[in-house]
Amino acid sequence: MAAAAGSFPPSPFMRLSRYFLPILRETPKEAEILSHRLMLRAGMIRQEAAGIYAWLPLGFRVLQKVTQIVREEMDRAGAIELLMPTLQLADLWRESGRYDAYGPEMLRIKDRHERDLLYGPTNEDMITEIFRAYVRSYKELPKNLYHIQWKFRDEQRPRFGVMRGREFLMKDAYSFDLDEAGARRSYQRMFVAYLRIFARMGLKAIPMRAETGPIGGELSHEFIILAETGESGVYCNADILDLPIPAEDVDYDADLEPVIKAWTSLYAATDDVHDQARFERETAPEKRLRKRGIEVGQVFYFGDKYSRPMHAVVAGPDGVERPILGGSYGVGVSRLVGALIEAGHDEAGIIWPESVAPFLIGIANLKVGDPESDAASLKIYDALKKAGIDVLYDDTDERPGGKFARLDLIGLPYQIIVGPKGLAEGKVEVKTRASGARDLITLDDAIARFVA
RNA sequence: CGGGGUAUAGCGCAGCCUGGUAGCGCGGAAGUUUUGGGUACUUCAGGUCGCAGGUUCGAAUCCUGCUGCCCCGACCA
Repeated sequence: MAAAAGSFPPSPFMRLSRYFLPILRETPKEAEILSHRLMLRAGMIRQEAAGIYAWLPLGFRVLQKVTQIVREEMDRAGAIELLMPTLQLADLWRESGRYDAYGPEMLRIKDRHERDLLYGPTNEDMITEIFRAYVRSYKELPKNLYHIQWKFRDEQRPRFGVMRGREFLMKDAYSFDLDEAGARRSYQRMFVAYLRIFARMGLKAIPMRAETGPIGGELSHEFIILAETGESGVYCNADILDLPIPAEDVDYDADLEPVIKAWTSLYAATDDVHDQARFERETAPEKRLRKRGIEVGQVFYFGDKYSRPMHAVVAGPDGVERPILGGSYGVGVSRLVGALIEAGHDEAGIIWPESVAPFLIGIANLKVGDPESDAASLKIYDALKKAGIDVLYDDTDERPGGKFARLDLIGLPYQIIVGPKGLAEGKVEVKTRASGARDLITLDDAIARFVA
């Protein structure tokens, strides 16, 4: 083939004929919620047990893109990535007092030596253990350590596909500070990082006042995206949807208070903490939004809840040892994939934002085997690949209708449709999935549109 | 964990009431045809009917137990 002779032979696995994309034409009956149906139909996931999924290639690509955005923004905010194990020793949880407190949601396991283990539902205890082993002085603070790891919570009733699975991928970060002022700054850094994370995925995530637990205070927010199929009712001021997102070069060492203030002074709450009187007092009638939302992240300050029982202490400037003050910050990475679909779809299927799309562009060769169509498709494919763009080339010997339906279903942001009809005029069709707009343009223009 | 369903081919389903050689559509393979929004036709492959007992000459079908999965509720990222 012409392509194989070039300097940039197409990666064989990006050609649909050699890819693994098990599309379902009919909707599996077990799937109720839309994102779950679409993920199954688009061949993104396969259920292996209740609330446990295998991520098939297409789904895995999205999961990785989401993961990478989370990672980049965490790093930008000064957090440091590590990786803790999925299995934890029960003794660690006995030390923090959580082993008996956690209940049947925690999956408990015994190893061959009859030692009690558990599949971690979260990692506060372990990170505290790690931290206390090495850090003794206030000079090493503040620190923020995070990892992106699979968790397990043995939900009584898993549902909604990856939106509420038992096994799920989560980013959890943990901050360590000497005093409350520092802890607040750590909290604010994460708050800002979260604004950027969700915005980069094309989502409008609203930080909402959340239950703070036994510690109290105002340092707890859930980040909620609005979707008709959301699990909880939310109330907020419409203006919050138009607030500016901090830029990429935001200075995380500067005072972030003004940003936090802008985002938290407008009313926003989930129904479990909603105060109708206050809502009406603080929000003009035409600004009152009552919607449904999906929680995709939470930031939480918990003070010395773990450091005190686990003796995670550092010496301050005065030489006195004191428990560090901590916070934890979670993002439901696998859940986000479902949430993104809830927020972006139409009758034909998924509509991915460019930043997380499994491929940016799908090329549909409508007449595989026709020399002109093949050559034109490969020319575009090679040019885009060479520019570093993720492209899926549909080189299957299938009818055009099937190809269109499949590309619409899997939701790639752009489709380049190549066939004899257009090529007769030297043109191909570029379709934008979100708007449905189609432009008949020349090959070179099509390439130029994506290659800077 | 309470309540309700359901389990038959990869997916969606019929058959069960009234026991007697396991079917349909989609998908898959081969072919003819077709070719710009899921083309039509022909042929083929594919199931120890969730598992274990029981009743019966004979069980997908009737009975008992178990398990998986789904939905509603409570719970939750």
